[in-house]
Amino acid sequence: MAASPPSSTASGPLPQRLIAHLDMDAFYASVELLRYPDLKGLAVVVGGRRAHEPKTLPDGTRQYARLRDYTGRGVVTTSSYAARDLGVFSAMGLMKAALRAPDAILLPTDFDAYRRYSRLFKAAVAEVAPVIEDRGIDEIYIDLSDVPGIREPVGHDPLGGVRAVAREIKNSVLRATGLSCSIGITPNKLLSKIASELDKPDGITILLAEEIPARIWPLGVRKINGIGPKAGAKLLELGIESVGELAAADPALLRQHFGESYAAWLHEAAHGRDDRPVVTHSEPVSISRETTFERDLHAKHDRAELGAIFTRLCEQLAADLERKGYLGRTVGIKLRFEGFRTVTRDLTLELPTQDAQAIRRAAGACLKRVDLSQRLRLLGVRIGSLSRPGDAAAPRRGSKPAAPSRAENLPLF
DNA sequence: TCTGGGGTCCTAGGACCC
DNA sequence: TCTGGGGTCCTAGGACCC
Repeated sequence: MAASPPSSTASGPLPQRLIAHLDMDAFYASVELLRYPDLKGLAVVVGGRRAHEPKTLPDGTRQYARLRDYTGRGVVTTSSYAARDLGVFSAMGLMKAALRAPDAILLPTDFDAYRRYSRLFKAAVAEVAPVIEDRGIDEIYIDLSDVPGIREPVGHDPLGGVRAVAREIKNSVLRATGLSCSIGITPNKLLSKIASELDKPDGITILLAEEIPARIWPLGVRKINGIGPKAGAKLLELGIESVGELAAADPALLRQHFGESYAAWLHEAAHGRDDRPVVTHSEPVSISRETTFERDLHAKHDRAELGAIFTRLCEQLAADLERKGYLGRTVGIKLRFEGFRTVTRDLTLELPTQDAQAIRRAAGACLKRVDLSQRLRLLGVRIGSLSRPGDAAAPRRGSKPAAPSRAENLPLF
Protein backbone atom coordinates (compact mmCIF):
# COMPACT_ATOMS: atom_id res chain seq x y z
CA MET A 1 0.00 0.00 0.00
CA ALA A 2 2.31 2.71 -1.11
CA ALA A 3 0.75 5.76 0.44
CA SER A 4 2.15 8.78 -1.32
CA PRO A 5 5.02 10.55 0.34
CA PRO A 6 4.00 13.69 2.21
CA SER A 7 2.77 15.24 -0.95
CA SER A 8 1.54 18.54 0.19
CA THR A 9 2.30 21.13 2.75
CA ALA A 10 -0.80 22.94 1.65
CA SER A 11 -2.16 25.38 4.10
CA GLY A 12 -5.47 27.12 3.82
CA PRO A 13 -8.69 25.72 2.42
CA LEU A 14 -8.80 22.89 -0.06
CA PRO A 15 -9.64 23.70 -3.67
CA GLN A 16 -13.28 23.96 -4.63
CA ARG A 17 -13.07 20.85 -6.76
CA LEU A 18 -11.45 17.59 -5.74
CA ILE A 19 -11.32 15.26 -8.73
CA ALA A 20 -9.98 11.73 -8.68
CA HIS A 21 -8.71 9.63 -11.52
CA LEU A 22 -8.75 5.92 -10.76
CA ASP A 23 -6.83 3.52 -12.95
CA MET A 24 -6.89 -0.23 -12.46
CA ASP A 25 -3.38 -1.70 -12.32
CA ALA A 26 -2.50 -3.78 -15.43
CA PHE A 27 -6.20 -4.56 -15.56
CA TYR A 28 -6.57 -7.45 -18.04
CA ALA A 29 -3.40 -9.15 -16.87
CA SER A 30 -4.49 -8.78 -13.24
CA VAL A 31 -7.90 -10.32 -13.95
CA GLU A 32 -6.12 -13.27 -15.59
CA LEU A 33 -3.88 -13.64 -12.53
CA LEU A 34 -6.98 -14.05 -10.36
CA ARG A 35 -7.86 -17.06 -12.53
CA TYR A 36 -4.36 -18.42 -12.84
CA PRO A 37 -2.65 -17.54 -9.55
CA ASP A 38 0.26 -19.78 -10.48
CA LEU A 39 1.30 -17.05 -12.93
CA LYS A 40 1.81 -14.43 -10.23
CA GLY A 41 5.13 -12.67 -10.67
CA LEU A 42 5.70 -14.08 -14.16
CA ALA A 43 5.86 -12.19 -17.42
CA VAL A 44 2.30 -12.50 -18.76
CA VAL A 45 0.97 -10.98 -21.95
CA VAL A 46 -2.70 -10.74 -22.88
CA GLY A 47 -3.48 -10.38 -26.56
CA GLY A 48 -3.49 -12.01 -29.94
CA ARG A 49 -6.28 -13.34 -32.08
CA ARG A 50 -5.85 -17.09 -32.40
CA ALA A 51 -6.94 -19.42 -29.64
CA HIS A 52 -4.15 -20.05 -27.20
CA GLU A 53 -6.16 -21.07 -24.15
CA PRO A 54 -4.23 -22.69 -21.35
CA LYS A 55 -4.65 -26.47 -21.29
CA THR A 56 -5.15 -28.39 -18.09
CA LEU A 57 -3.25 -31.68 -18.15
CA PRO A 58 -4.58 -34.90 -16.58
CA ASP A 59 -2.32 -34.37 -13.56
CA GLY A 60 -3.94 -31.00 -12.96
CA THR A 61 -1.05 -28.82 -14.02
CA ARG A 62 -1.70 -26.13 -16.56
CA GLN A 63 0.12 -25.64 -19.80
CA TYR A 64 0.36 -22.13 -21.17
CA ALA A 65 1.21 -20.81 -24.59
CA ARG A 66 4.50 -18.97 -24.84
CA LEU A 67 4.99 -15.74 -26.70
CA ARG A 68 7.70 -17.33 -28.85
CA ASP A 69 5.21 -19.78 -30.34
CA TYR A 70 2.91 -17.07 -31.63
CA THR A 71 2.81 -16.27 -35.30
CA GLY A 72 0.58 -13.84 -37.10
CA ARG A 73 -0.99 -10.44 -36.61
CA GLY A 74 -1.98 -9.04 -33.32
CA VAL A 75 -0.80 -6.71 -30.60
CA VAL A 76 -0.25 -6.79 -26.87
CA THR A 77 -3.44 -5.71 -25.14
CA THR A 78 -1.93 -5.66 -21.65
CA SER A 79 1.24 -6.97 -20.09
CA SER A 80 1.94 -7.82 -16.45
CA TYR A 81 4.48 -5.70 -14.62
CA ALA A 82 7.07 -8.50 -14.95
CA ALA A 83 6.56 -8.41 -18.74
CA ARG A 84 6.88 -4.62 -18.76
CA ASP A 85 10.24 -5.02 -17.05
CA LEU A 86 11.28 -6.96 -20.16
CA GLY A 87 10.18 -4.12 -22.42
CA VAL A 88 6.78 -5.46 -23.46
CA PHE A 89 4.02 -2.83 -23.48
CA SER A 90 0.46 -2.34 -24.68
CA ALA A 91 -0.09 -1.92 -28.43
CA MET A 92 3.25 -3.53 -29.26
CA GLY A 93 3.10 -6.09 -32.07
CA LEU A 94 3.19 -9.62 -30.65
CA MET A 95 6.00 -10.69 -32.96
CA LYS A 96 8.13 -7.85 -31.66
CA ALA A 97 7.13 -8.65 -28.10
CA ALA A 98 8.20 -12.26 -28.69
CA LEU A 99 11.70 -11.11 -29.55
CA ARG A 100 11.94 -9.26 -26.24
CA ALA A 101 10.27 -11.84 -24.02
CA PRO A 102 10.11 -15.22 -25.79
CA ASP A 103 9.31 -17.09 -22.58
CA ALA A 104 6.47 -14.82 -21.51
CA ILE A 105 3.10 -16.52 -21.05
CA LEU A 106 0.54 -15.58 -23.70
CA LEU A 107 -3.14 -15.56 -22.79
CA PRO A 108 -6.13 -14.80 -25.03
CA THR A 109 -8.26 -11.75 -24.25
CA ASP A 110 -11.50 -12.51 -22.45
CA PHE A 111 -13.50 -9.32 -22.71
CA ASP A 112 -16.55 -10.78 -21.00
CA ALA A 113 -14.48 -11.39 -17.88
CA TYR A 114 -12.94 -7.91 -17.99
CA ARG A 115 -16.34 -6.30 -18.44
CA ARG A 116 -17.61 -8.23 -15.41
CA TYR A 117 -14.76 -6.98 -13.24
CA SER A 118 -15.22 -3.51 -14.70
CA ARG A 119 -18.82 -3.40 -13.51
CA LEU A 120 -17.74 -4.73 -10.11
CA PHE A 121 -15.08 -2.12 -9.48
CA LYS A 122 -17.26 0.75 -10.68
CA ALA A 123 -20.12 -0.36 -8.42
CA ALA A 124 -17.69 -0.60 -5.51
CA VAL A 125 -16.48 2.96 -6.11
CA ALA A 126 -20.05 4.22 -6.46
CA GLU A 127 -20.82 3.09 -2.92
CA VAL A 128 -18.21 5.52 -1.64
CA ALA A 129 -18.51 8.29 -4.23
CA PRO A 130 -21.36 8.22 -6.76
CA VAL A 131 -20.33 11.00 -9.18
CA ILE A 132 -18.44 8.90 -11.70
CA GLU A 133 -17.39 9.46 -15.30
CA ASP A 134 -16.75 6.30 -17.29
CA ARG A 135 -13.53 6.39 -19.28
CA GLY A 136 -13.52 2.90 -20.64
CA ILE A 137 -13.18 -0.52 -19.12
CA ASP A 138 -10.40 0.14 -16.60
CA GLU A 139 -10.53 3.77 -15.57
CA ILE A 140 -12.87 6.42 -14.24
CA TYR A 141 -12.95 9.99 -13.02
CA ILE A 142 -14.69 10.64 -9.72
CA ASP A 143 -15.87 14.01 -8.44
CA LEU A 144 -15.04 13.86 -4.74
CA SER A 145 -15.83 17.52 -4.03
CA ASP A 146 -18.91 16.77 -1.95
CA VAL A 147 -18.01 13.44 -0.40
CA PRO A 148 -18.78 13.67 3.33
CA GLY A 149 -15.71 14.12 5.49
CA ILE A 150 -13.30 14.76 2.64
CA ARG A 151 -12.49 18.29 3.83
CA GLU A 152 -11.95 17.27 7.44
CA PRO A 153 -8.33 17.48 8.54
CA VAL A 154 -6.96 14.53 10.45
CA GLY A 155 -4.70 15.65 13.26
CA HIS A 156 -2.42 18.26 11.73
CA ASP A 157 -2.88 16.88 8.22
CA PRO A 158 -5.23 19.15 6.25
CA LEU A 159 -5.47 16.43 3.59
CA GLY A 160 -6.32 13.71 6.08
CA GLY A 161 -9.91 13.51 4.89
CA VAL A 162 -8.81 13.24 1.26
CA ARG A 163 -6.41 10.43 2.09
CA ALA A 164 -9.07 8.60 4.07
CA VAL A 165 -11.54 8.75 1.17
CA ALA A 166 -8.88 7.56 -1.28
CA ARG A 167 -8.03 4.62 0.96
CA GLU A 168 -11.71 3.80 1.39
CA ILE A 169 -12.20 3.71 -2.38
CA LYS A 170 -9.18 1.48 -2.89
CA ASN A 171 -10.27 -0.88 -0.12
CA SER A 172 -13.75 -1.05 -1.57
CA VAL A 173 -12.37 -1.96 -5.02
CA LEU A 174 -10.05 -4.56 -3.51
CA ARG A 175 -12.86 -6.17 -1.51
CA ALA A 176 -15.15 -6.33 -4.53
CA THR A 177 -12.62 -7.59 -7.06
CA GLY A 178 -9.38 -8.68 -5.43
CA LEU A 179 -7.66 -6.12 -7.64
CA SER A 180 -5.55 -3.07 -6.91
CA CYS A 181 -5.79 0.34 -8.49
CA SER A 182 -3.99 3.66 -8.43
CA ILE A 183 -5.64 6.97 -7.64
CA GLY A 184 -4.68 10.55 -8.35
CA ILE A 185 -6.55 13.37 -6.61
CA THR A 186 -6.12 16.97 -7.74
CA PRO A 187 -8.30 20.02 -8.54
CA ASN A 188 -9.06 18.78 -12.10
CA LYS A 189 -9.24 15.83 -14.50
CA LEU A 190 -6.11 16.72 -16.44
CA LEU A 191 -3.88 16.76 -13.35
CA SER A 192 -5.56 13.74 -11.79
CA LYS A 193 -4.94 11.68 -14.90
CA ILE A 194 -1.25 12.50 -14.64
CA ALA A 195 -1.19 12.06 -10.86
CA SER A 196 -2.70 8.57 -10.89
CA GLU A 197 0.33 7.39 -12.86
CA LEU A 198 2.93 8.88 -10.52
CA ASP A 199 2.75 6.11 -7.95
CA LYS A 200 1.70 3.00 -9.85
CA PRO A 201 0.79 0.29 -8.97
CA ASP A 202 -1.38 0.50 -5.89
CA GLY A 203 -0.70 4.16 -5.14
CA ILE A 204 -2.44 7.27 -3.94
CA THR A 205 -1.17 10.63 -5.18
CA ILE A 206 -2.64 13.88 -3.96
CA LEU A 207 -1.47 17.00 -5.71
CA LEU A 208 -2.51 20.62 -5.35
CA ALA A 209 -2.02 23.53 -7.73
CA GLU A 210 0.96 24.96 -5.84
CA GLU A 211 2.87 21.72 -6.49
CA ILE A 212 2.61 21.91 -10.28
CA PRO A 213 6.07 23.42 -10.82
CA ALA A 214 7.78 20.84 -8.62
CA ARG A 215 5.88 17.71 -9.60
CA ILE A 216 4.37 18.24 -13.06
CA TRP A 217 6.81 20.49 -14.88
CA PRO A 218 9.70 17.98 -14.77
CA LEU A 219 7.58 15.37 -16.60
CA GLY A 220 7.72 14.77 -20.35
CA VAL A 221 5.00 16.44 -22.43
CA ARG A 222 3.63 13.05 -23.49
CA LYS A 223 2.35 12.54 -19.93
CA ILE A 224 -0.39 15.04 -20.77
CA ASN A 225 -3.54 13.32 -21.96
CA GLY A 226 -4.11 14.80 -25.40
CA ILE A 227 -0.47 15.11 -26.47
CA GLY A 228 0.11 12.02 -28.59
CA PRO A 229 2.96 10.74 -30.77
CA LYS A 230 2.61 13.45 -33.44
CA ALA A 231 2.35 16.48 -31.19
CA GLY A 232 5.04 15.05 -28.91
CA ALA A 233 7.47 14.66 -31.81
CA LYS A 234 6.70 18.15 -33.09
CA LEU A 235 7.30 19.66 -29.66
CA LEU A 236 10.58 17.79 -29.41
CA GLU A 237 11.66 19.34 -32.70
CA LEU A 238 10.98 22.72 -31.17
CA GLY A 239 13.20 21.79 -28.25
CA ILE A 240 10.26 21.36 -25.91
CA GLU A 241 10.59 18.16 -23.92
CA SER A 242 9.14 18.76 -20.48
CA VAL A 243 5.81 20.16 -19.37
CA GLY A 244 7.71 23.02 -17.75
CA GLU A 245 9.34 23.89 -21.05
CA LEU A 246 5.92 23.82 -22.66
CA ALA A 247 4.56 26.12 -19.95
CA ALA A 248 7.39 28.56 -20.63
CA ALA A 249 7.13 28.32 -24.43
CA ASP A 250 6.39 31.42 -26.49
CA PRO A 251 2.64 31.35 -27.25
CA ALA A 252 3.29 32.79 -30.70
CA LEU A 253 5.64 29.90 -31.49
CA LEU A 254 3.00 27.38 -30.41
CA ARG A 255 0.30 29.12 -32.47
CA GLN A 256 2.58 29.05 -35.49
CA HIS A 257 3.07 25.29 -35.29
CA PHE A 258 -0.17 24.00 -33.82
CA GLY A 259 -2.91 26.46 -34.75
CA GLU A 260 -4.87 28.81 -32.56
CA SER A 261 -6.98 26.44 -30.55
CA TYR A 262 -4.59 23.54 -29.95
CA ALA A 263 -1.84 26.04 -29.02
CA ALA A 264 -4.12 27.68 -26.48
CA TRP A 265 -5.00 24.29 -25.03
CA LEU A 266 -1.33 23.25 -24.84
CA HIS A 267 -0.54 26.37 -22.86
CA GLU A 268 -3.42 25.86 -20.44
CA ALA A 269 -2.62 22.18 -20.00
CA ALA A 270 1.05 22.87 -19.26
CA HIS A 271 -0.08 25.20 -16.47
CA GLY A 272 -2.34 22.48 -15.12
CA ARG A 273 -5.53 24.37 -15.89
CA ASP A 274 -8.64 22.41 -16.86
CA ASP A 275 -12.25 23.15 -15.99
CA ARG A 276 -13.97 20.21 -17.70
CA PRO A 277 -16.68 18.74 -15.49
CA VAL A 278 -17.01 15.11 -14.52
CA VAL A 279 -19.68 13.88 -16.94
CA THR A 280 -21.83 11.16 -15.45
CA HIS A 281 -23.88 10.31 -18.51
CA SER A 282 -23.13 10.27 -22.22
CA GLU A 283 -24.76 8.94 -25.36
CA PRO A 284 -22.77 7.10 -28.02
CA VAL A 285 -21.97 8.99 -31.22
CA SER A 286 -21.25 6.01 -33.41
CA ILE A 287 -21.03 2.23 -33.33
CA SER A 288 -18.67 0.20 -35.46
CA ARG A 289 -17.29 -3.23 -36.25
CA GLU A 290 -14.02 -3.92 -37.97
CA THR A 291 -11.66 -6.78 -38.56
CA THR A 292 -8.07 -7.20 -39.62
CA PHE A 293 -7.53 -10.24 -41.82
CA GLU A 294 -5.02 -12.98 -41.11
CA ARG A 295 -3.61 -12.29 -44.56
CA ASP A 296 -4.19 -9.41 -46.94
CA LEU A 297 -7.13 -9.99 -49.26
CA HIS A 298 -7.75 -8.82 -52.78
CA ALA A 299 -11.11 -7.48 -53.92
CA LYS A 300 -11.13 -9.65 -57.02
CA HIS A 301 -9.12 -12.70 -56.07
CA ASP A 302 -10.73 -13.07 -52.63
CA ARG A 303 -14.09 -11.68 -53.59
CA ALA A 304 -16.26 -14.37 -51.99
CA GLU A 305 -14.37 -14.29 -48.72
CA LEU A 306 -14.43 -10.50 -48.56
CA GLY A 307 -18.12 -10.40 -49.39
CA ALA A 308 -18.93 -12.83 -46.58
CA ILE A 309 -16.86 -10.83 -44.09
CA PHE A 310 -18.49 -7.58 -45.24
CA THR A 311 -21.99 -9.01 -44.79
CA ARG A 312 -21.11 -10.44 -41.38
CA LEU A 313 -19.79 -7.08 -40.17
CA CYS A 314 -23.05 -5.43 -41.25
CA GLU A 315 -25.08 -8.09 -39.46
CA GLN A 316 -23.02 -7.70 -36.29
CA LEU A 317 -23.45 -3.94 -36.48
CA ALA A 318 -27.22 -4.28 -36.92
CA ALA A 319 -27.32 -6.63 -33.93
CA ASP A 320 -25.32 -4.13 -31.86
CA LEU A 321 -27.78 -1.39 -32.81
CA GLU A 322 -30.74 -3.50 -31.81
CA ARG A 323 -29.20 -4.65 -28.55
CA LYS A 324 -28.29 -1.11 -27.57
CA GLY A 325 -31.55 0.35 -28.85
CA TYR A 326 -30.35 2.76 -31.51
CA LEU A 327 -31.02 3.60 -35.13
CA GLY A 328 -28.35 5.15 -37.29
CA ARG A 329 -28.50 7.35 -40.34
CA THR A 330 -24.89 7.70 -41.52
CA VAL A 331 -23.34 4.45 -42.69
CA GLY A 332 -19.61 4.36 -43.31
CA ILE A 333 -16.89 1.94 -44.28
CA LYS A 334 -13.22 1.85 -43.39
CA LEU A 335 -10.62 0.13 -45.49
CA ARG A 336 -7.00 -0.39 -44.61
CA PHE A 337 -4.72 -1.40 -47.43
CA GLU A 338 -1.44 -3.27 -47.30
CA GLY A 339 1.04 -0.65 -46.23
CA PHE A 340 -1.47 0.66 -43.69
CA ARG A 341 -3.05 3.42 -45.78
CA THR A 342 -6.55 3.96 -44.44
CA VAL A 343 -9.56 5.19 -46.38
CA THR A 344 -13.09 5.97 -45.23
CA ARG A 345 -16.31 6.64 -47.10
CA ASP A 346 -19.71 7.40 -45.68
CA LEU A 347 -23.23 7.97 -46.82
CA THR A 348 -26.13 9.59 -45.01
CA LEU A 349 -29.48 7.90 -45.55
CA GLU A 350 -32.87 9.53 -45.88
CA LEU A 351 -34.13 7.78 -42.76
CA PRO A 352 -32.38 6.14 -39.82
CA THR A 353 -32.13 2.37 -39.89
CA GLN A 354 -31.29 -0.64 -37.78
CA ASP A 355 -31.57 -3.13 -40.60
CA ALA A 356 -28.60 -5.30 -41.64
CA GLN A 357 -29.61 -5.34 -45.30
CA ALA A 358 -30.10 -1.57 -45.48
CA ILE A 359 -26.70 -1.10 -43.81
CA ARG A 360 -25.15 -3.59 -46.21
CA ARG A 361 -26.64 -1.75 -49.23
CA ALA A 362 -25.38 1.64 -48.04
CA ALA A 363 -21.96 0.22 -47.18
CA GLY A 364 -21.83 -1.41 -50.60
CA ALA A 365 -22.53 1.96 -52.23
CA CYS A 366 -19.65 3.44 -50.22
CA LEU A 367 -17.37 0.63 -51.35
CA LYS A 368 -18.04 1.49 -54.98
CA ARG A 369 -16.37 4.85 -54.46
CA VAL A 370 -13.00 3.30 -53.54
CA ASP A 371 -10.24 2.08 -55.84
CA LEU A 372 -9.74 -1.55 -54.83
CA SER A 373 -6.65 -2.45 -56.81
CA GLN A 374 -4.48 -2.73 -53.69
CA ARG A 375 -4.86 -5.62 -51.29
CA LEU A 376 -6.76 -5.04 -48.06
CA ARG A 377 -5.73 -5.81 -44.51
CA LEU A 378 -8.78 -4.41 -42.72
CA LEU A 379 -12.44 -3.88 -43.38
CA GLY A 380 -14.80 -1.99 -41.09
CA VAL A 381 -18.40 -0.78 -41.02
CA ARG A 382 -19.60 2.11 -38.94
CA ILE A 383 -22.90 3.83 -38.24
CA GLY A 384 -23.40 7.30 -36.82
CA SER A 385 -26.03 10.02 -36.47
CA LEU A 386 -27.64 7.76 -33.89
CA SER A 387 -31.18 8.19 -32.62
CA ARG A 388 -33.64 6.27 -30.47
CA PRO A 389 -36.48 4.40 -32.20
CA GLY A 390 -39.11 6.72 -30.69
CA ASP A 391 -37.35 9.93 -31.72
CA ALA A 392 -38.89 12.13 -34.36
CA ALA A 393 -36.77 11.56 -37.44
CA ALA A 394 -35.05 14.79 -38.34
CA PRO A 395 -35.40 14.75 -42.10
CA ARG A 396 -32.29 15.12 -44.18
CA ARG A 397 -31.80 18.66 -45.35
CA GLY A 398 -33.19 19.08 -48.82
CA SER A 399 -35.28 15.95 -48.61
CA LYS A 400 -38.83 16.02 -49.81
CA PRO A 401 -41.19 16.51 -46.90
CA ALA A 402 -43.49 13.94 -48.45
CA ALA A 403 -41.01 11.09 -48.19
CA PRO A 404 -41.59 10.02 -44.56
CA SER A 405 -45.36 9.96 -44.84
CA ARG A 406 -45.09 7.87 -47.96
CA ALA A 407 -43.10 5.28 -46.02
CA GLU A 408 -45.50 5.35 -43.11
CA ASN A 409 -48.50 4.88 -45.34
CA LEU A 410 -47.20 1.68 -46.83
CA PRO A 411 -49.58 -1.19 -46.15
CA LEU A 412 -48.19 -3.74 -43.73
CA PHE A 413 -48.99 -6.65 -46.04
C1' DT B 1 8.86 -7.22 -36.49
C1' DC B 2 4.83 -4.03 -39.02
C1' DT B 3 1.19 -1.80 -36.39
C1' DG B 4 -6.17 -4.74 -32.82
C1' DG B 5 -10.74 -3.03 -32.14
C1' DG B 6 -13.69 0.27 -30.26
C1' DG B 7 -14.34 4.90 -29.78
C1' DT B 8 -14.24 10.67 -29.63
C1' DC B 9 -13.19 15.08 -31.38
C1' DC B 10 -11.35 18.40 -34.69
C1' DT B 11 -10.49 20.46 -39.22
C1' DA B 12 -11.62 21.78 -43.67
C1' DG B 13 -13.94 22.32 -48.12
C1' DG B 14 -18.12 22.39 -50.68
C1' DA B 15 -23.17 22.36 -50.83
C1' DC B 16 -26.97 24.72 -49.70
C1' DC B 17 -29.93 28.05 -47.44
C1' DC B 18 -31.27 32.61 -45.80
C1' DT C 1 -24.02 43.02 -63.29
C1' DC C 2 -18.31 40.33 -60.77
C1' DT C 3 -19.38 38.79 -55.96
C1' DG C 4 -21.70 39.45 -48.58
C1' DG C 5 -21.70 36.67 -44.68
C1' DG C 6 -23.50 33.44 -41.35
C1' DG C 7 -25.15 28.83 -40.31
C1' DT C 8 -25.60 23.94 -40.87
C1' DC C 9 -25.00 19.61 -43.16
C1' DC C 10 -22.17 16.24 -45.51
C1' DT C 11 -17.90 14.02 -46.32
C1' DA C 12 -12.80 12.64 -45.68
C1' DG C 13 -8.98 12.43 -43.07
C1' DG C 14 -6.28 12.53 -38.98
C1' DA C 15 -4.91 12.81 -34.04
C1' DC C 16 -5.71 10.80 -29.97
C1' DC C 17 -7.44 7.66 -26.23
C1' DC C 18 -8.42 3.07 -23.79
